Formats: sequence, C-alpha cells, structure tokens
Amino acid sequence: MIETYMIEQLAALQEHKTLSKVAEVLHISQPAISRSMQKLEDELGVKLFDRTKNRIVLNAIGELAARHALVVLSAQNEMIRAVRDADRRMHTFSYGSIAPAPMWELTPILSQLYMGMTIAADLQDTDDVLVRGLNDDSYQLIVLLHDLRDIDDSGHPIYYSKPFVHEKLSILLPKTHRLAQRKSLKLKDLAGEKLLIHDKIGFWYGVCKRKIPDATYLEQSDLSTLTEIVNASDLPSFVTNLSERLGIAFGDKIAIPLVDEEVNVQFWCICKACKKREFAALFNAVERMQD
Amino acid sequence: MIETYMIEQLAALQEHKTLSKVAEVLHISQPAISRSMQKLEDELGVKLFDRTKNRIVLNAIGELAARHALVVLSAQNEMIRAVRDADRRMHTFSYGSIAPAPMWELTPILSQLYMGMTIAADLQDTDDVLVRGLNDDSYQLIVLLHDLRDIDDSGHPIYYSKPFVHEKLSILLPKTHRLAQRKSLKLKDLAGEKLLIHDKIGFWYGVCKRKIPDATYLEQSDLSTLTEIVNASDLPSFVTNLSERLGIAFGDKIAIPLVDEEVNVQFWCICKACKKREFAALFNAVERMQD
DNA sequence: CCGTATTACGCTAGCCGTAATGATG
DNA sequence: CATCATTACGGCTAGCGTAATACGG
Repeated sequence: MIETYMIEQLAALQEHKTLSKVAEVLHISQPAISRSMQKLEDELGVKLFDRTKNRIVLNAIGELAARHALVVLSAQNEMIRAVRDADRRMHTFSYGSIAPAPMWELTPILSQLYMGMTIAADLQDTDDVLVRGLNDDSYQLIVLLHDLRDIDDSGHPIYYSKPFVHEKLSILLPKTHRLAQRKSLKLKDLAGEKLLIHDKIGFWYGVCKRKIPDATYLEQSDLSTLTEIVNASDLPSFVTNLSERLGIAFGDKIAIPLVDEEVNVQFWCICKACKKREFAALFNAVERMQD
Repeated sequence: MIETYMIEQLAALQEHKTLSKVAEVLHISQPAISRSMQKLEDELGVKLFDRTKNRIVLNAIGELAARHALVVLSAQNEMIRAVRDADRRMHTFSYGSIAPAPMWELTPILSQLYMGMTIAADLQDTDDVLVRGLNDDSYQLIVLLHDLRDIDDSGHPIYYSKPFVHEKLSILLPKTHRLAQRKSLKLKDLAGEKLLIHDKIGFWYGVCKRKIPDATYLEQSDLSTLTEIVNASDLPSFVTNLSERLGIAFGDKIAIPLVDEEVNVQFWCICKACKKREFAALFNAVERMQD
C-alpha cells in the first residue's frame, strides 16, 4: 500500500531536489528517504527517478507523480482541517450580540447550561453582520434590539425570538457638575461634554455619535483602566441598570437617568427556528430574566 | 501521521457499518480495525464514533471525516492511475494507420528501432480519428494517404510528413473466370461479383463499397481462414504488391492489376513537428522504403 | 448463544538510525 | 576529500493475529 509518508517524502523531494535536504527538512535519516522512494517505485511498479551513482533526479513520470502527491496531501490536510473545525464548532457555543450588557448576562447562563463547552461571545456594531452569522451557523444565537419575523417559502418562521433583558442608560456626573441637580437628562443635553467611554460598546457607539455629535469621546479599551479613570476624574461617563450587578461603585458621583428611547432598549435572543427545541433550556433561563 | 490504511478503513467502515464486516472485506482481523480507528481518532484529536459496549457508529463528525476519506482515496487512486498510465505510454510506441499494409512494414521496423518497447498499432477507417489521436498524443505516429501541411499561429508547421510505401491492388481471379484474360481491370468491372475480403482493411472498405456497390462482400475476420477460403474457392479476392512479402502463394489463380487511382496509393508517415528529431532514426528507415 | 467491540499479549514485519561502501566532481 | 546515494546490519516501534473478556438482542 502507498502510505502517506511516501507521498509526503516524494513531494518534499520534488521541492528540495536531494535526499539529504529532504532528510534534513523532515528530520529523518538519508537512508530512510532512499528506501521509502524505492518502496514507492516498487508499490507503483514504475520508475520515478533517474539514478546515477550519487545523484537521484525525478524523471518525467516522477514529476507527474509528485504533482499528484501534492493533490493527495492537500486533500488529507483539508480532511484534517474540516474534521477539527467541525469538532471545535461542536464543542463551542458561539453567539453574537449588538451590545455588551446582554453578554454579561448570557455568558454565565450558557456556561452553566453547556458545561464543558467553550462559550464564544462576539460583539458587533450592526444587525446585518449578526444575522448573516446566524444564517451561516457561525452563531448559534444572536442578541438584537428587536425580533426577527422572516418566513420561508412555505410560510414557516425562519427564526425564533424571545425578549431578553431591558437596558436603561444613565449618565454618571460629579456632584459639582452643572447638570448634576437634574432629575433626568436627554442625550442632547450632553453636547460639548468630554465623555469617557469604552471603545467596544456595539450599537451604542453609533447612537452616541449620532445623538451627541459635538461631544469629545475619550475612548478606553481596557475596562478596569476605564473604571479607574472614571473614579479618579471629574469626567462624565455612562452607567447602565445592568452594570450594577458587576458591582461598580459610583463613589461620590451621581447617576442621572437618560430618557431618550435610544438608550432605553429591549434586547431579544434569536436563534434559527429549527434550533428552538434544542435550545429550550436556554430560552427558559432567558425567559426568567425578561423583567 | 494519518496513514493511508486508516483512511481506507474509515471509508470502508462508513460503507459496511460494522468492524467485523470491514475486517472481512479488507482481509484483516477485527481487533486491527478497532485499533486503527482508535488511532485515527487519536491522531485527529477528535472523537469520530458513538460507542456502546458492542456497537460502534460514526457520529456526525465521523461521517464528515469518512466523506473526506473518500476524497483522499480517490486522489490517491487517481495518482496511481495517472502514473501507471504515463509509464505505459512511455514504454509503448503507439501509431495508427489508415490501411493494414503499412502496418506490415512499419511494425517490424519499430520493433527493431525501439527494442523492449511495446508497439501498439491501430487500424482506423478515417483520417480524422487518426489526426485527433496524433494531436492528443495517443498516437506518436500516423499513416495517411497524404501529408499534413497545417501551420501554427506563428507560421511553423505543426506536423512532419514523409512518403512511405506505395500500394497497388490487384484482383485475384481463377483462370477460368470471365475476366481472367484481361491485362488490367477497373473496380467497376467487378460489379455483381462475390468478393472475399478481410473485414479490417481501413479506408479500403469505404473505397470498395463506393466503387463496387452492387458486389457481394464475403467478410472474414481471421486472416489465415481467409487465405484458406481464397485457396479453396473460385471466389475473387484482392492482393497487393505489399502482401507479396508475406509469402502468400497465388496457387492456380491469376492476379490482374487494378488501374483506378483509388487503389494505387502512396502512404505517408506523419508525426508532430516537435518529434521530428526524436524520430530521426525512424524516418531514415522509412525513407529507405519509399520506392 | 451468536454477533459485535474491546482488551491483553506475544510475534514479527518493516521502518529507522548508524556505519560502511561507492561514486562523482 | 567533500558530498551524495545506496547497501548492510542491528534495534525497536507499532501494527498484526489469537485468545480472552464483555455486552446486547
């Protein structure tokens, strides 16, 4: 039988020309290669090399065989890649979210529910990336600001949606701030402010830029550093009803609710309709968090 | 390393479902298969089977792997096929001819010239099959009734042609035949006759049918049988100037020359222009037979 | 019980590396 | 004489078969 190691060595020989070089590259002795190539010729019943006493060169048929060897090896590598990839997918629960807050809730739930599996959470800025990911199965679940009601050709729903957590933003101000006495604020009241924000906040980023375009955004990628700066400075920053669970202290600042509808949102968990049963336990847990 | 035998056994397992059946088919013991599959899982680092105590079934990933296994195996088989085929071509000189007589001359020449190689001679009825065969390299040489003067885009000739033997047909008649006294005949004089012919005679077949359509052809595929019948009967048959070398005796028959130009033909040996040098010795030998 | 998969165990085929040999430039 | 391929030889890995074990319909 023609075994993989022969094919591998043949391909390497075409690339590196001499047995010694192949031996060096494949970390194997020269005689081993010499023998393998003899055995390969023997298995095929065909001479693949022109041999002089101290030189071995692929002949025309050998070159042909080597080109085919590359095809065989790439088929094998593709097999390995595909199998490992399928296995990885099978052992990871991957979801995407339009905002960070739902991830704080969902990841712990999933960790409990799918013990031993890897939970991969992906934050995205726009719906379409998430929906596309759900459709091509790179996400098993996505979190959006609305449900999905698309139906297929025979009128059956394509997706299954369930309301998830509700998020309300407030603005955190030093007590001495000009707006600190207000009972509530709108985003446009923050015009001209310097705002401390995290730089990975999903759809919030677009909302902020759109509704308070003339503010200065001081973006920080590391969450703990951001918290430090918030505490150490007089700069305004955002807090959410959902971040309270993270136990972030307000210090001597005051949180004033924002009343714009863009920052009082309902999240939805959405999966493909065909996975509805499979994810029943997950959606039960989600249901318990709706309030 | 994932070796061929593992991939082969995986594919067989998908087809035959149980280890015992695979063992039977591949002429190997059951435990061997069991171990191979464990080793394959180990090499991939992925579980491919659902195992109960006395049942092993491919899981979803195993099915995927088995489908890929088929791809790898077919790539390998294609490699083996292509290499053996190329080798066979390299060790056979293959040519095609429009008529049998040139083959009687050419095959002995080639046998001498290419000692140790197989000479494959192919008789065809029409030019186009031969030219196509020359173009796709399934023939190294062809014999036609004319040369080929095609040129490529840059004006160079595509083919190299050389005149070969000249063939003249005669008709062999019993001395008592109504035409036996004639010095020469035309094909149309044979109208209405019963003619003994070989059934594999290349372009001659078309010539006969066209020029003497109302004759009865008694076709015989075995050459020695044909000779027997010719000798034992009073039926007319064809002889050629080239068959004399085969030492066929006329017995008490008489050979009368046919004067139609269709049965007085010049054969040409033709190869691809790029092979002209390679076949120099062959064409030298051919040249010596032109007369 | 018969069919099936796995484990245990000893065998050996065959692949490997080292060393020696031979050829070449 | 440095480089490269092949041959010879002994060691050892690892795949094999037989036999034993265990489970299930």
